[in-house]
Amino acid sequence: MGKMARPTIYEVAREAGVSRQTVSRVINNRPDVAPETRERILRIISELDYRPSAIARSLSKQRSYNFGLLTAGLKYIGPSTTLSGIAKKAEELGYGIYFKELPTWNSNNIQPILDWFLARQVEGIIWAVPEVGDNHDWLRSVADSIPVPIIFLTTAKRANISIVSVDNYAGARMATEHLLSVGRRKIGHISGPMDWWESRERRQGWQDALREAGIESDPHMVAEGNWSSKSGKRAFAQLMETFPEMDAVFVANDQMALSVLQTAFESNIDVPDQLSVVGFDNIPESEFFSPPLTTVYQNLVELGCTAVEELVWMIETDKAKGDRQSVKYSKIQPELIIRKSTSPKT
Amino acid sequence: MGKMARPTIYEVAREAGVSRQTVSRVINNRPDVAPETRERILRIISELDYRPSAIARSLSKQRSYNFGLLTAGLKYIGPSTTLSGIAKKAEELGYGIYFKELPTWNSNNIQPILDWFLARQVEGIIWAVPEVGDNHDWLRSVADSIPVPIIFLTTAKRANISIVSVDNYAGARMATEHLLSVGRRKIGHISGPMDWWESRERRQGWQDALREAGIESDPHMVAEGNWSSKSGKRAFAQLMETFPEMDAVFVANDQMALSVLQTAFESNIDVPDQLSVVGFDNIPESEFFSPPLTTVYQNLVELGCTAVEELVWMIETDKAKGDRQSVKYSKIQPELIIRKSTSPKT
DNA sequence: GTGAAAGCGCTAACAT
DNA sequence: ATGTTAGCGCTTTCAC
Repeated sequence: MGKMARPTIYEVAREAGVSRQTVSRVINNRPDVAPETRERILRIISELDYRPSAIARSLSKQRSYNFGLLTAGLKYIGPSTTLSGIAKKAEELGYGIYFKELPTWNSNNIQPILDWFLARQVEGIIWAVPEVGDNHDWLRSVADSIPVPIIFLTTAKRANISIVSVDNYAGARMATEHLLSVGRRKIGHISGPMDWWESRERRQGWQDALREAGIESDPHMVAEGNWSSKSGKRAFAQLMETFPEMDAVFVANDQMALSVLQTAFESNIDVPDQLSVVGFDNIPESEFFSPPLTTVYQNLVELGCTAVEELVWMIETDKAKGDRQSVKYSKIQPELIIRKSTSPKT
Repeated sequence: MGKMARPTIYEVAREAGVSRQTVSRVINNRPDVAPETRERILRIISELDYRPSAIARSLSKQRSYNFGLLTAGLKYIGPSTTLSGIAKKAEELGYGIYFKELPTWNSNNIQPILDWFLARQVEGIIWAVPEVGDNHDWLRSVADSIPVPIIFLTTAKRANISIVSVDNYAGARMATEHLLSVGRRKIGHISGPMDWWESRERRQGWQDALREAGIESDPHMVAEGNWSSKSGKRAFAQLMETFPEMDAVFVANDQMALSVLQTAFESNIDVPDQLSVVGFDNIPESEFFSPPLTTVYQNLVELGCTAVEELVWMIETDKAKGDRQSVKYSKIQPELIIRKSTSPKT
């Protein structure tokens, strides 16, 4: 097809023999246009294949109806599931998304990204990068110079910062309490990397659940992995050395739990009788592990949806009240899925 | 922080005692500005925390440096890995991404999405939705009325349409030929849903590889799954009924292959000796299945990168040559990863 | 109900 | 080396 310059509101007006404002009224569904005029203009619009320029409109209205989204680790299923929720809710609420991915979790070169979004006049920002190491430290110095609302996902609570996270602590407690409830007492833990906030939360949940049951946890009951199946194998081997009497283990994600099941099988350790196992995430395959894995499900689509809802709420609120910076904080509750990898102690 | 109106080029100019044009020259790094003037303006820019409006610039330059990206099925690891490649390359090439997700594979309500992107003056579109059923049929009627370059991912070849896909056919042949090369002759196939183009390509690759080895394939040697582990279990059960002499199976993805390994184990079928298994995708867990899974790796990050490269090439070419619609077609070659689930026939 | 004028923040083209 | 003018495509305000 030929690509002559796309028609503007002016072409439509000329063709219809009216002024541009009249066309503007039609495309904005304003009431004060004569029915026949509107009719005619609409016909011409479709004939000309005219599409109002969102850019010109943004400039003129000083409103972009876009927000910026920064993710990281899209190769993992968690971030992308979250993304799916974000996309869905943004669509519903009529916002567009400028999308960027951080090449590494731990990037401290934040300013260019912020500037990029802000130059494009986004009305808010979703920072969907999990807190790892000190990768959120820039917040302290920069946060309140950002002229639009910003919401962080999967981040430790901070004053005056809007955050949405899954309640990892509660999830870990549920997992551990379930193990306790089936009579297990020697409960080990394979954690994620300890520079991850989520890992620390999960370990704390495990530890507190034990303590409330009158069991003191101890470093030799924990081994650290890095989320990968490979690291899970290593961590489990270590745990069998340092904590041989273990009769259950709470593993911080399903991929590492898979290795535990695998290794247990190879070592003739019976799961769930000799060793009960709980994972975290509920990846689709976990139902087909052998045995099917008891695990903690985190609704990441909901996490994404909530993030957008709250961001949009902040945007609207700020627009309405003028100057105020509104803040939101919420947690998504996870859910325990009981399958065959846990059983009562006999 | 107070959110007074963000400064414009005009404020900077006034503050610096120059015209807006001079400021414009500075922010665009034009040479013809006196060093001290530039110096002063830069200082004021940073003092005022001034950020040029990309919207105003787009309007004025008639260039947005953005493209539209439509995905589907982000909950699966494939699409999101592709996305990661797209984000990376777009960043490199200086383009922004407007992001949308289709709620279902099979959506025929395409026009609003196209319109949405085009209204925002995107300079190109990436249609990263796999071809399922007739969900690409709209192409025939609409394609050449789209005023910007558009590239399709994972789509059957069509005249005059730009496409990037993984070579599923070649991948399936590699898998099957590997099975043949280790002496297997009774090679079954668990396919994906047959309304998926990728499924058909993979089945065809299997079939042709067999035929070239002098083996005629037959419907009772195939069972259809829907990519999920659950469906894989069902399909495998069916295959054991209809094709009991089977000594190998090529499974169209790893998740279904997991079920095959699982079921084989429960049924005391030895993998790889009695039954060799090849999957497709190389999901991270596949290395930890029992036994570790031989599979076909598709480099989806590369798929995404290539898509962006070619789109940008089309954009630049069209801009340069004026009217012409340039077209690109390419395939990403997959790679066979040999692990323990396949072995020579004894 | 419709139109004229001004302006959103920036750049291109032409002065000086 | 710097300024002036006009214009990108639309909306807002105020007339008529």
